[in-house]
Amino acid sequence: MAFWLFKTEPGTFSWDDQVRAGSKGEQWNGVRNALAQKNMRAMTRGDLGFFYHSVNEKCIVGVVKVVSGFHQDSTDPSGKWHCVDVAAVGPFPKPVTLAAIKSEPRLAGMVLVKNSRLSVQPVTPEEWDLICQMGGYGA
DNA sequence: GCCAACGTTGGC
DNA sequence: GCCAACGTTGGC
Repeated sequence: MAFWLFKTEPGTFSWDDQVRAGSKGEQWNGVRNALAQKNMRAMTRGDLGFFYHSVNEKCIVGVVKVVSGFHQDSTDPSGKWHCVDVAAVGPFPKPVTLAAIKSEPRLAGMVLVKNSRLSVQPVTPEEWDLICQMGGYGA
């Protein structure tokens, strides 16, 4: 079991869209970055991820689950790019903002802080637990 | 194969 | 809206 973080612009694909996709999920397509592709390739069904809204909101709003293996991105005519399917699991009672993450010393090493431009990122179990606590999620 | 130029992304 | 950081592209 591994943990990830998926970044999206709410104007393009928001948490509400993800919820609307239901338990079957939706392709996390449109990723055109080699490192993000590599991260998705490393995912397996059942992995969990944070759902992060960039731009105006800049906060983690919920948890998603990987519901497929790494497969062809149907929106890519060249067939070069792949993606996984993700489904909404549940919202954060209290969204965790980027500012909150940056002010937490234990999260200073997070990829989100160090490389904010990467759209699909790995999250360590320690980071996962801490952010879930901060968001009032689970437990 | 290397390096510079350019475009895009995202935080502020 | 601006600026900095990063990735990608193209010329050499």
